[in-house]
Amino acid sequence: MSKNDSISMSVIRRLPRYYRFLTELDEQGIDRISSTKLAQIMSVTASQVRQDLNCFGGFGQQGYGYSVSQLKIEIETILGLNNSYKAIIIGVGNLGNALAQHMNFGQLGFELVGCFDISPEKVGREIRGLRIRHDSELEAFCSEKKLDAAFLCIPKSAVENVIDVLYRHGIRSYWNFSHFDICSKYSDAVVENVHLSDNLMTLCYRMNNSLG
Amino acid sequence: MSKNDSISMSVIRRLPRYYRFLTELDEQGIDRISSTKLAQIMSVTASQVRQDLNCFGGFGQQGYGYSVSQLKIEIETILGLNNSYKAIIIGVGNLGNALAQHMNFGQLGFELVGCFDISPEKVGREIRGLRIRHDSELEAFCSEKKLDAAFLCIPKSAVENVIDVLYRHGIRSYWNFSHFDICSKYSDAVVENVHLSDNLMTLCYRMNNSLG
DNA sequence: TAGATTGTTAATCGATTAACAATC
DNA sequence: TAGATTGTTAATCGATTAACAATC
Repeated sequence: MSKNDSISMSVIRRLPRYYRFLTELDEQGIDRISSTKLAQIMSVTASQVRQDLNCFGGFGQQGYGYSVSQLKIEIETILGLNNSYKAIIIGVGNLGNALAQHMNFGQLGFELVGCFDISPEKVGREIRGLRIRHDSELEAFCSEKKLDAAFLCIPKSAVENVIDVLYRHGIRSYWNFSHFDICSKYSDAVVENVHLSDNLMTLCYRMNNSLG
Repeated sequence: MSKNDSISMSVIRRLPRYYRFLTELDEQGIDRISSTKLAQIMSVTASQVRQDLNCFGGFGQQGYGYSVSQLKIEIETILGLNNSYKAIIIGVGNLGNALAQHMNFGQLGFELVGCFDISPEKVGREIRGLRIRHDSELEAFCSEKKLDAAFLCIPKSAVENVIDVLYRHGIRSYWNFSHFDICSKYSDAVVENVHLSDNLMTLCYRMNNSLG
């Protein structure tokens, strides 16, 4: 039973943020940092920093603090950013295209190996050096490559048919920008939802209720 | 002291999800629903549904449940989706462009009234019926229109200068896609961060640590 | 050694769930 | 009226914070 059994999602979702701040400190040439100082920069408590890090191991040294470069690498390893999970984008409309162009998949544990769309105008065009394939090629592509994840940038109504194919080919991990509830259908799927309209509604609520 | 004083962020962030499911039920022509049934559909507990809704008022009726259409409207009002907060997009690269094309701002409490970019190729082009303006016009535009919010789709390094201008012109609400920490600089700003790379890292972590 | 700072346990706080009396 | 289901209080659970002994 290793130490990182059953880390809470609260902790997990904070890891990328630690990673970002440590990367920054590292780039600034800073060697060591205390939990107090790091907490200050990140606007959290020192207790939380120490508790969070200790879920994964004792990376610090009493009386000294943490080595920035070392801690950065530790978190990189914990997150698994050294992986190259084979991923495809389904739907290269505005959003799918933006992700393809914008994200540094290589630094985030992924490798983009395919793009799919149903629009005949898009099929055949290139994006990030990948030829856009028609959805009808999806099944064959899945059989050929051993894919790990799919990034879904299609409307909700189109998701079910697509994930049925993907799931059948063993894909269990999804980055989902639609409102289709993947987990309800496939309970063992690993799903990260990005609900942009939910975010905007939340902003709207908070604007209404912020004093001033 | 109204009932909706100091609702926790946990509750607030769940509101858009209620809204989505209620909209769906409403479109299916379903009139009434019990907390138990709604909870089932949404994969949460009935207790949570009742607790959440009761933060804002007693919308249900004992022995009957909730009126779908009425509850939907209540949440719409709570979220403030009837607003038309004037918003601008800063940066119409792939991401900013995707948001401009993709989001139904009108249904989310906002009205898109301007788009800005520094790239001379982009300036002058149209997007959603709006002429893309150069960043140098930003100051004048802010003075002229009474803006409420800004959607930041520019690199981290460009954010500080831009928000300094926006903040000076009274804009306090930001939808932030960069890693610039707005709240650290302007503590009274209302900020919704969308950190796509953080989401992907989290997915990566969960893939590493999911059994199978 | 003395000072600093961790790792870790204990205390607190907040959020979720359970239970049930009120009531439609 | 009897059955259903809410609104709400109380119990539980989990996450955050505080405290401090261990130790570099």
